Parts: sequence; structure tokens; C-alpha cells
Amino acid sequence: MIDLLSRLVRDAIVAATEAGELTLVEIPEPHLERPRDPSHGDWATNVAMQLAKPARMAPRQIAEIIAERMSGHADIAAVEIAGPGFINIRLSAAALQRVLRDVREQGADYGRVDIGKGRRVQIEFVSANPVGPMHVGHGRWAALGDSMARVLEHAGFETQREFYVNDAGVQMNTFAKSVAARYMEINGVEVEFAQDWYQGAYIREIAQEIMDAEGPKWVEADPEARESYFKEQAYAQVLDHLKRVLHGMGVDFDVWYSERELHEPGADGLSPIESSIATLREAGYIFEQDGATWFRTTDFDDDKDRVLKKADGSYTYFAADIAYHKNKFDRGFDRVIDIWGADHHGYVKRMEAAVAALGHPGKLDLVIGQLVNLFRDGEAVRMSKRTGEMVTFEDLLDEVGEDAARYFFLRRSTDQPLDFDIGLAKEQSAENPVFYVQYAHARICSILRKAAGIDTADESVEIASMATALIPDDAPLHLLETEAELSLMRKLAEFGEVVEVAADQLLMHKLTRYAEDLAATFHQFYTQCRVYDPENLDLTSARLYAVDATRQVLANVLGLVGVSAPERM
RNA sequence: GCGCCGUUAGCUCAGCUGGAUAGAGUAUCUGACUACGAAUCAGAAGGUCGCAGGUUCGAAUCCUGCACGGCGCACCA
Repeated sequence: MIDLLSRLVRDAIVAATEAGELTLVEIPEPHLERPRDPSHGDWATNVAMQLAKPARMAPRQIAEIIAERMSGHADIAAVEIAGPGFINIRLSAAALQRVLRDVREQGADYGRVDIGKGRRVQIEFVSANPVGPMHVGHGRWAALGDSMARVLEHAGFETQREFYVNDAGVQMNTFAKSVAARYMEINGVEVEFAQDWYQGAYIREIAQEIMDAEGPKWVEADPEARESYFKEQAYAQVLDHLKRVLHGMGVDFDVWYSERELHEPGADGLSPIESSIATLREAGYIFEQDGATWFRTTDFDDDKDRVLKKADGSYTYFAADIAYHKNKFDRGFDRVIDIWGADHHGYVKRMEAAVAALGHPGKLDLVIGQLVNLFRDGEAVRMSKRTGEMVTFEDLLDEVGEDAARYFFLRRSTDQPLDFDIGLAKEQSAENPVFYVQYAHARICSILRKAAGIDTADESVEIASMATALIPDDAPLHLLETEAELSLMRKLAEFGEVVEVAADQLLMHKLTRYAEDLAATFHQFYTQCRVYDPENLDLTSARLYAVDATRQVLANVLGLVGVSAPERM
């Protein structure tokens, strides 16, 4: 719709210029926006104000000329000039009614846009270290990244979800030592447990599982052999936990990328890390100093240069991450998105430097999400990974459920810290927005069942096909003309723009906001318009048509959020 | 000390690349179910957009400075 209007405005300007009514060298791309105030119409443009200077005419006079040439189109009910020179456009009822036909025709595909044009984008998110259970912040990234993938797919991108597993660092050794020590304790052997090892109770649980499976035979084993065996066992358990929890909330990764691959020599004898450093060296960004190998990130606006290879010969985490990102681009992605917690934001500059130095400037989007603070009954829940005092994400899911968790995580803009109130998320009341939206969907299904004479308890009926059979294709939609009906259709028409903005700017909270808007608009419509009326079957079928379209769009937006659209609650 | 993010109604937050009288939800008060789901709807009240300058036809939005809060600032990951 916006494209159509934009073209109409532009055509009007071109025509007026050709007719000599306007004197312009260049025709601008008109900017259309939705006025805040509904009395200003469905769309507005300030193009007349922008043209005032180049055309050397008063904005209102230009607006008159454009408006004159726009009116008369079947999709436009009115074109008005307002204020200093705004052109307010009101869509005709016919244009809005056509939206309903689009929804019915396109179904689950309604709202698709094509800003991606088939480009391949990879989204890397969560990427929790495999040394402990997922925490609540990881849950937020999981919800965010997965919805982002869904939205980008809806916007014409080919997407891939990837989890980077940091399974190669010293932390893995610390992790192994911690588990081994607990194992020894279980077997009554006194061991020293270092301050900086993992303190969490889950370490003991992992040790216990190994104990249960294999008995005490590792007590007498060579400490190194024990550690390396325990490392792999514990790692496997944690990875399994991560996959299980993520799958439980509907998040499935296409690729689990192991950092270890980056340290393995390839066909040319060089590991990916070594060869990516070689690439940077050829490009002239590498130097040696104090026995270490450095990457001159200050060439790219970083505060200081960064070490890639330490004096002791080992590589930094950053070196591995450079190799990893080189690998991503080598795999042919046109665009790469990383979602990081705010505690890693200090890392942004150097990563951007690396991607630019590798020859892919501008292809990396770093989304920095603020952290999650858990509250229970107004009290902050204190957590520390080090001391092991924590509510895991799995605990939270068990308590509030996947729908509430995912919905709450997406409700705030990502650069806003999230205060997550466990009590509120659990509450099944109007205070809880996820129920508000789901209720609208369930209510619609109930109306449809009612109109079709189907008992609410009958779960054998598939709503969508039932509705298609119930509501005729040629329902007299021209009967839909009250304000409540028009508002509903306007809101449905907005969905594509929401997808476009969410995809373009990676703003997932637009989805939940729209979902709540649409639900509210529907509830208002419902209050004012009786849908099922045996005395007026024409109007009934037209309204059922609108109601079913609303059901479809609610299902679509909830699908992007990753939350279920229940048919009864 | 430096950097990033934030500061908007009592509370939690929107405000789309500068636009018209700054919006929702919630809390408070008042109304609406003997017809489709009241987990709903309608109305009232609630603001110095942290502070001070600047840019221009026009600023919550852009620039500068300051204040407050969160998070970072390793040859850790």
C-alpha cells in the first residue's frame, strides 16, 4: 500500500511538472508516514514542504497541486491539505476491504515482504560457554535471535541459526578440574578446590552422573587422563542440556559450531586461526611486539591494538573469533548478525575491525542486548555464576512457560535492560499481555465455531479449513464500513510494514507491540459489532470474513514472536 | 579517567531515518454482561520528555556540556 501511495504522489509531482505547474529539476522520493492522529488520515506526506525551496513556491500551494492530481483514484477516499503543508491521504473503504481478500488469499504468507531478495544471512546467538546451565540472559538472546530469524525469513532473507560453542579455551580445563574434584569428594577423597573454579551445585550433579554411570574407577586414574575424560563427559552433558532447553522453547539451531575446529590444522597444514592471521598479515595489519603477535585494530577506530598470539604461543579468544568470522564469510553469507550481551559490548570495535580488515566491511551487524534482571514479588533475585547461586533459564521456563517467557523477552527494545517479574509472567490475567493477545485469538476461534455450529469442546475441527468452508469467497465486504470495521482493516493492512521495519532495523519489540495493538483493535470491533446474526446473513458473512482474517494475522504475528496461538484457553 | 547503553505519566515502557495537540499498558476513580468468550470494552484523571545550551520553519528525536543509573575497559573467555 505504501508503495502504491508513494507512486501516486510521485506521479502527481511528475505530471504537474510536465504540465508546467511546478518547476523542478529533480523529483524526490516522497516520504510517507502514518500520522499519529487518526483524524489526519491513513497516510501523510511532507513532500510539499520539502519541495518548497527547490520549486520556490509556498508549501500549501504545492500541496494543492499534488492533491488535485491524486484524488479520483479508487483507493483514495480523500486528500486533504493541513497545517503548514502536510498532505493527508485517506484510504477508501474499497482499498481496505481488499486487504481482507489479500489475507484470505495469502494465509500464513500474508505479511511477507521482500527486502532480503534471497540474500543469505546468518544469525549467531546464545553461544553460551558449555560449562554450565543456560542463564536467563541466554533465554533472552534465544528468543530474540530465533524471532529475528523468523522475521528475516518473512522478509525475504534466507537465514541460518548458529550457535558458537567455546569448547577450546582454558575455561574447559577449569570446568573439567571442577567436576573431577567433586567426583573425588563424592568418593571421600579430600581435594583442594580452587577459588576460581566453578562453584555451582550443578558441577556436583554432573560428577554424580559420571559416578552413577562409571563408578569410582576414576579415583585411582592418572589425574590428567581423568581430567581429559571428565572434560568430554561434562561437556556432552552440558551441550545436551542446552539443546534440550532451547528445543523446549522452540529454538532449534541449524549449526552448532565448535571452536575446536578453528584450532585444527587444515589441508595446507595451517589451522583456520593461523591462516586468518596470515590473511591479516598480508593486508598489513599484523605486527610483532614483546614476543606477541598483534592486530592493529586502531586502524579501525579501536582504542588500542589487540593481541592475537600470546607470548606463550597460545592464541587469544579474539584470534579464534576472527577465524570464526572469516569462516562465516567464507561460507558465503551476505550478511552476518551476532547477538551479544551487554557485558561483551567492549568487544564490538575490535570485531568490526576484524571483519573490515578481512574485506567485509559493513556486512556484520552486532546486536547488543542489555541484560535481564529477575524479580520475584518485587524483590531482585540475586545471582552469581561463580558462587553457583542462581535461577537457571530452565527453572524459569518451568515456572512461567515458554509462551510467557518468549513474549516477555521480546516486549522490550534490546537496548533496554529487562526487568523480568516472575510473578507477573505467571499470572493468567489481564495484567499479562501475552494472555491478552492469545485471548483475542481464542475468542475469534470461538466465534467461528459458534457460527459453524461446532461445540467448543470439539477439538477435532481444524479452525482454518473450517473457516474457509464456512465463509464464502464472495462475501459482501462492501458492507463493512463502520469506524470499528475500518479500524480493524487498517490495522491488518499495517502488518507488512511491521515486518519490514522489524526486519530492516532488527527491532523485535515491534512485533509484540503490533500484536497487542491488533488484539485491542479487534476487541473494540467485537464490542461494537455483532458478528453472528441469523437475521442478517450477508453482514454476518462479511464480518466473519474480517474476523477470520484477523485470526490469520494474529496467528502470523504470534508465529514470528514464537508464541502459540491457542484456539481455546 | 575512557567507551557503550539508558533517563518520557505514580509504576513498566512505546514514540518508525526531525513533523501536526508526546502515546499504550498498569495502578486510581466511574460506567457496560438474561445474544457471538467480561482473560473484554467505554470514560475520567495523570507530563518542565534528567538539566543547560546549540542547530532550523519545526527537536523527546540531531550536536555540545553536565548530572544520575547500568555495563565494559586483559598477552581472560
